[in-house]
Amino acid sequence: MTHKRATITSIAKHLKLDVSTVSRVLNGLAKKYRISEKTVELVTNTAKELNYTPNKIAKSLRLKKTFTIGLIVPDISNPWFAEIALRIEKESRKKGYNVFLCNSSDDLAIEIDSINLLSEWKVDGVIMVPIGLEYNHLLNFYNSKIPLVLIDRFFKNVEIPYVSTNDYSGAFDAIEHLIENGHENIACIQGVIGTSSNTQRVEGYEDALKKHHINVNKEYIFGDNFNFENGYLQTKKIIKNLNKTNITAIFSTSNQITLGALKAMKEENINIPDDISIISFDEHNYSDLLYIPISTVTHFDDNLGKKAIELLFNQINNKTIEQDNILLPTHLTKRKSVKNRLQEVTK
Amino acid sequence: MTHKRATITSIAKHLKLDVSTVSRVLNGLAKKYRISEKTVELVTNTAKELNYTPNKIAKSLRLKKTFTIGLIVPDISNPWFAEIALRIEKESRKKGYNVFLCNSSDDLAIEIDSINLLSEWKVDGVIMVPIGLEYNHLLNFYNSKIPLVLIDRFFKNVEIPYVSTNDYSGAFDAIEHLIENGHENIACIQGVIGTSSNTQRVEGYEDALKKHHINVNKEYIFGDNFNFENGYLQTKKIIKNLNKTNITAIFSTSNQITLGALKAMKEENINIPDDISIISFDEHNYSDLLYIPISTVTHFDDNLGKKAIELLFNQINNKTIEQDNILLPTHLTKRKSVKNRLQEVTK
DNA sequence: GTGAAAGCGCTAACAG
DNA sequence: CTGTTAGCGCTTTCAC
Repeated sequence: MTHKRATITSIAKHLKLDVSTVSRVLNGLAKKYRISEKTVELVTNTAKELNYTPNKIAKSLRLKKTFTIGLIVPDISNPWFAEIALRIEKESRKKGYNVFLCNSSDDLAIEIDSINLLSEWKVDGVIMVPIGLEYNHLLNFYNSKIPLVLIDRFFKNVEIPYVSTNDYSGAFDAIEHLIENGHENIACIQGVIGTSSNTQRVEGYEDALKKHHINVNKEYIFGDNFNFENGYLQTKKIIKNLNKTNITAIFSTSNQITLGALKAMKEENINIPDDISIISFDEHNYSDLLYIPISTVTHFDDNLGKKAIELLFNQINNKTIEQDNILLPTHLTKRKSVKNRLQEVTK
Repeated sequence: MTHKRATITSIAKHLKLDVSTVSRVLNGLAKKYRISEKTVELVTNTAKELNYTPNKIAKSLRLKKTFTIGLIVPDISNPWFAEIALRIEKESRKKGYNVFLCNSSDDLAIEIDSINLLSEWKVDGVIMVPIGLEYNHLLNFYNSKIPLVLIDRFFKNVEIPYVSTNDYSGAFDAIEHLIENGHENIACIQGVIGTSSNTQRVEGYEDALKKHHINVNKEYIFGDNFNFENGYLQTKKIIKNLNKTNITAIFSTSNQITLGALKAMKEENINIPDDISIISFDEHNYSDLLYIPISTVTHFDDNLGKKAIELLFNQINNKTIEQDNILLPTHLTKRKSVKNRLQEVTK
């Protein structure tokens, strides 16, 4: 076992050839430079023998191109983001790119840190789910001519391309569905305040109420996180004050919130949908298999990843960008977690 | 906006200083080299002004150390692997390392490709969930002195450090629990054949049966994948032949299989646990919230990630490795998906 | 057909 | 306290 790793230079020396020749052969440029069959064979063989591995670091430095992209997500363990990551990785690989993974943990400091890190690694582009509270660092980054695409969350009126879901209309439809079923006192358990997904969803919630001349009560908007914990805690709170508020339905802005809510309701013996109805953002393969099949706002994650990669590579390859902001549609999947209160009246 | 990105050299030229001085200041070595306050300030300020970003590519090349690690998983969208990825990323970040993410898609060719890629990127180490069918490429890699740790799946009698779950005893306990509740005709829906997790789980299943003098019927072992689809399809098959086989319980080797199985049973109006009991590997925050709360074999993913990082950095820093193979314990969480058939007899 | 040489941006040993 | 210099491994222009 040779201890020093083989390089283009060591191969060249070994064969008493020049590095450039070896480089050419190993890069498949033998034809172009009309390098003799013999040399080609010699080089390829010794490369194999010496277990030669090209050094991408050196190559990147020389070419000023790394063939890597950065991916920043708030929480890779969230299935929704993991799904996005999967698409990004697969598509990147197809194009010969590798991906740096960063987890911002919904922490702005870490997000900023990650952006800097990726700058330092000279990635050819970045796809990210921003935390969404602050965008100056992102704008700086984008303005320094590094291709950037936001995914899932974005900033209104800020010149950074994004691909996201039409959270607003998804929420709007969900609330309208609730209203059509006779609900008026509708709670909303929201996610991280200030993120576009949350803002859009809450706006959709409010506007649907307004459209139907239902008073928007700010005290019906609960919580501040997309996670399980928040869903659990806020639902407990809702249940506690049920006789004061007369809430009959919950609009949950995320799948994890919904799971937390289900846990709370189970513990408190609240019957869904008879006592409280619930409708949730995010569809999963178990949405149908929970103790009460959940009506959901479905959005399409596979397209998100693909579109994002498309936008990014358009930038990387300087193609003309026709539309650099994409909002994918949502779809309402009705199941059994919403009670029709109008029928009751008829009874 | 300066178009050329600032480098250490451009700053040096700009200030009529030497690159080494600038380098020292920017690396916080000013004290050590007793560089004058004035120069330090000058350098830091212009660096900020010119929006200087250190070039990690160049640094890596020079240092022959990249401060990156590679992570290879079969499917990042699988919550179990995503959780691992989360831990790895967080721990790496703490230590100042970045992570390259590769998704092998349970495809050996891609796994080999990924390993090569990571070699070319000169990562300082690799943590991976191997597909598990083939290990020669991994052994080669490990023998070329690049730190490597396997996680979740491993190879018996192969000299590569790993940290995994005690799949065998987890499965054994689950089956014994079934037997103690009067089940004898127990189906097993297995995952990817040949992977250590699958082999261990199936062995645990078989050995528990043997211990209780129950005949191991190979026809009771179904399927070949850890995913939802497989769970669904195999369960359909099981249901179809129920009157021939008299199967009363299913041992599911993964969470996704279980979800698929639940869907199939729901469609076929099979009552759990009265018609069929089920016990499943993998605990999730919704295990309790499914239409029937599922008894599970719980394992502890947070420790997995941490331990793996620990083993890896021991290698990277050449520390003595006390024990380079770790098998974490499992725990049986009993819920309502297993029927006690013995009580029935007493009735 | 092959080689020589410059240089990507950075660090560190050596020199003063 | 600061500068000089070599070199990490690679590509590519120019030369013959």
